Amino acid sequence: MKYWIMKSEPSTFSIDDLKTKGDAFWDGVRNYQVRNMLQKEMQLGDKAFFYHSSCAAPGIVGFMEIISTATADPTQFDKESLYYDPKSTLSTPRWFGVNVRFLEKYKTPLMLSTIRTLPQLSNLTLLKKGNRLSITEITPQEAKFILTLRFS
DNA sequence: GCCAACGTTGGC
DNA sequence: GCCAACGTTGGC
Repeated sequence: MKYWIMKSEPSTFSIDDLKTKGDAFWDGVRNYQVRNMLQKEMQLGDKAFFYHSSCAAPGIVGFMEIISTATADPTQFDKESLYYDPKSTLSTPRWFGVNVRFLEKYKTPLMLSTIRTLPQLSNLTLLKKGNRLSITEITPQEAKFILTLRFS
């Protein structure tokens, strides 16, 4: 089983949205590197931390489970969608997403500013300068360390 | 295939 | 709103 960090802007889709829905299709991935990871490496039963980006207090706010392998992202075909891609066709979709299930919302987020201070997490791709990936893999050790922290 | 111009991400 | 850093586009 692999562990991931998945970013979302809370103004678009937040941990509270996921908590309310219970599960959701993770749409809007429009980066080839991330798409390839979704398709080739993400598996049923993987776990992921939900990260709020581009907001007042960026950080890890919850935990979720991957409950499907990658399928075509329907928003690429939807002209009304912000994620519409005219180069996608139904027979050869370019973009994919997975379904995720809410597991937990932390009472206190693990803020980016805190993550930066923790030596156990100093190798996260998330922290690397210039990182543009909205989904990154983290090691089981890093994941377990995060899970041992008390978010309260 | 090169690369300039442009667009996007995301922290601050 | 600023800006660094990166990805994408498209002319040549």
